[in-house]
Amino acid sequence: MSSKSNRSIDDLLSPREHELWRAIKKLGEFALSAVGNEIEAATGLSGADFGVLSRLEDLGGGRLGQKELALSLGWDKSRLSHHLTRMEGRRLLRRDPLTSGRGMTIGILSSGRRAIAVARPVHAIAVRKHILQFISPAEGQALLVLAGHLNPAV
Amino acid sequence: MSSKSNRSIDDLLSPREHELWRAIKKLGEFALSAVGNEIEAATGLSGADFGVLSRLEDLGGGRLGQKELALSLGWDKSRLSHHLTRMEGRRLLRRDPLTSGRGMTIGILSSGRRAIAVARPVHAIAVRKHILQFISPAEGQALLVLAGHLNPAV
DNA sequence: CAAGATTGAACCCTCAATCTTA
DNA sequence: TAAGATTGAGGGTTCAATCTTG
Repeated sequence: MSSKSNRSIDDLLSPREHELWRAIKKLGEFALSAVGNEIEAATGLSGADFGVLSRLEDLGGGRLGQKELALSLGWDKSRLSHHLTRMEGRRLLRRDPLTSGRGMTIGILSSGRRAIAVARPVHAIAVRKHILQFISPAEGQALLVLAGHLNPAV
Repeated sequence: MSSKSNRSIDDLLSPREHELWRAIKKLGEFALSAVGNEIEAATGLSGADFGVLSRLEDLGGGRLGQKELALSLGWDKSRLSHHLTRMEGRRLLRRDPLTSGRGMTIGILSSGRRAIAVARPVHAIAVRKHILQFISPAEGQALLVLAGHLNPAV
């Protein structure tokens, strides 16, 4: 055992591993908030609000079951319920009980339509500006493969 | 203009761009929480607690100025102050006023030493298991370059 | 009972205002 | 005044407990 180290050498990350881990944390923390902040400044929608409203439009044409919404966002039911309560209070959407069976259906309202229409191009431009412009096609492919390996369940 | 699209085609992300953006969000959100959850389950420390304590040890041998700590974490002073208050309450560290000049100095306490000692190998193993094992050397290099482009200021 | 959803408490983060001391 | 830090309010997230309906 080398006297240069005061730690168990097998347990810890190498400098290279540590550097990579920090790069990934930076990507996750900074890039996400940069895009979210641009959307919020332009429209008052948070990044999470944007995710909710865009799924309502893209997956359901403006209306979606709450369970499906939760699944497509990867959110747990409690988080979604709290978030919908806040968005409902801002008149971005409404909840209605499902006529047949249990459950709720979520419908986008006109102010939600307006907000998401403004937010979409802001979102696209911000994602390109903060992230995509730095990724080559090969690097993008690597990222897709990497993401595919993460958490089989989500 | 094509009749197939009901949106302004220049404003929105292509399917490929959208896929990439979702992969990056997944990487940022899932990978971080997976590692944090393992540390928390094993030691009671959150990922943020781990960052604070490991910097105290690695950068200051157990004691660091609050300003330096904030800088090295990339946190704003308010967030750090709130977090230190909680960690101080759990006897993981203590605050002392700087003898000369303004400011505070943060010192790790014995229970903080014990917790971080347990957490380090858990952290290293979790990072490898959830992330690093899926990244080839070339992909890692691409990630480092990408992270280097993000936010010149941090 | 089980699926779907809600609630409340505890914790975390951000912002703006404030406090303290050089 | 300015640097360093604290505080309180408000929104966001998680967990466990609960409600409601088939």
